[in-house]
Amino acid sequence: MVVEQLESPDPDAVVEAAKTAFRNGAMLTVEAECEVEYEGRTSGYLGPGDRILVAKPDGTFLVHQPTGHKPVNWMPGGGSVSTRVSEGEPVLLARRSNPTERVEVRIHECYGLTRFDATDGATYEESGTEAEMHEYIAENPDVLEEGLRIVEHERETKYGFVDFYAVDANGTPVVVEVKRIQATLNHFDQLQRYVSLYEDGKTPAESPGGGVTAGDGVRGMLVAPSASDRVKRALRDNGLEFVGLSEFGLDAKGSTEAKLTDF
Amino acid sequence: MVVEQLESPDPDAVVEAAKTAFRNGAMLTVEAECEVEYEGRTSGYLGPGDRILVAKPDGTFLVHQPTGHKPVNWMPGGGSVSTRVSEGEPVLLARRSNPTERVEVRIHECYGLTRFDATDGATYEESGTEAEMHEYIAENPDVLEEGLRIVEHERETKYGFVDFYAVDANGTPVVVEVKRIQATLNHFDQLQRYVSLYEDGKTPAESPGGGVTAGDGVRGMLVAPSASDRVKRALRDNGLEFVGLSEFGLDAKGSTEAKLTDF
DNA sequence: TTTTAAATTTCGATA
DNA sequence: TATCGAAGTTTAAAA
Repeated sequence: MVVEQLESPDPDAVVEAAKTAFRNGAMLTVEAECEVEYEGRTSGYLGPGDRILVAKPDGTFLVHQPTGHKPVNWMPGGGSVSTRVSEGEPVLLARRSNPTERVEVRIHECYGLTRFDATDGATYEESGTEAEMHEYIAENPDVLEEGLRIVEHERETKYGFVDFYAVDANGTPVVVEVKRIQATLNHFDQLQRYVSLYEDGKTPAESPGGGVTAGDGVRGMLVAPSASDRVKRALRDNGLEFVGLSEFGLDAKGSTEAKLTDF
Repeated sequence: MVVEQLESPDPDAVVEAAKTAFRNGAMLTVEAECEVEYEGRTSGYLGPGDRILVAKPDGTFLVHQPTGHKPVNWMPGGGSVSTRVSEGEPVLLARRSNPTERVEVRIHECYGLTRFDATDGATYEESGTEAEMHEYIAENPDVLEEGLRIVEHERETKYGFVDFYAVDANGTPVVVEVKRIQATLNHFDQLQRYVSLYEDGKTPAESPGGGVTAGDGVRGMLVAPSASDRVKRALRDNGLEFVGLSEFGLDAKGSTEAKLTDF
């Protein structure tokens, strides 16, 4: 039997079923009216209400309210979930260390419980990621600029990794930062930090602010499908460049399409 | 009846129950062997395996494998979920626009299904957030530095928001960036960006790199519980300062403790 | 609606 | 194990 369902189980039955699920490495789903407390990186409390609780064999624990993508409380995998009856009510406790934290759920009324002996060997295959954008640029540097030549991919520097270190048609070095999504101020920051490392023979300590602009012997290029005006201005003000690149690797991006029948 | 459970429902029963749940604004949970396809910001495919599916009345849709905190596929709230039988199998389709994307789940075998008429009026109360850290600093600026005076909180600048704009005992301006967690290079970037705006009478365009270091008439201070060596070096090299601050607002942080009985 | 930054971010790769 | 950066990030707040 892959699934065992209980309707309105009493506290002892809830704890018993939960223990069976944990012991057998099954997934546990509980529909219940409950109270939740979290103590760890921050602390919080959620008063009584109806939620779905999910416990996975890897220690993952989720508390889902009737709305919202994110669980209102949770515990990432790696920890452990335990259960017991306390003051006549079932309690689920999810714990982990590093960081030390805990989520405790006190169940006032359990409407339903499902134990699920799930088997899943499949892994998610994704297309259209930033890694694929990198591949596309590495193979087609001309889409950024005519005559651009990639010298190094993922070059490590003192302050972090540069996506691409390239040289333009005139032999001028170009530091390239690539983003799959609309560029943000933080992305501008990143490029600025990397560019600051490529001053001619100067260390950041010798060049207050670590700043370098076009003309100092190195160019900085932020590649993304779009950017807000503020980001574009920040780039311009600091002698950096924006290159819009929205379409890339279309073949790869569409490779997993049409595997399921369309509606 | 708050919960209705079906065990091994046939395709028509799955679709019927799902439609009832969507119509009544109930939460739907399905244990099933299924295949998943996503098309939107990227695209992806997940082969057959056992998963838990959750549909919420706000359009949220989640596909959970037996491990991991994050759903392998999902749709945030705001869209809609529909269902129908296709080629003899139940199919769940979650869609939204802006951005346009869709998750389609083809159910090969449904082990269990639960409809849950959930009512939850409670909201999560949290302590120990960065906002509270700001309050604590605003009320106790001396924990950063003796004689420091806060001039403005959340000051908007040309390139973003400065957490605190302050003045030290000597009257020198201090730009303060606050982080609740260990400081990262991106946090250093943020501070560097803000500090670059406070040069004496110079616009960033007039000061290549927008860089400013101690001595230029403005100080930059990154406040966090800790920072990696690389971050500390980046700060030092650029004339910026690190202030360790781990304990803050203990009273507030502990205010929600002990609401549930300890184990 | 767009922008901006936080998040109990999680997750994966790398040193 | 710590660090660093991506993510279909999501969420909330502000303009």
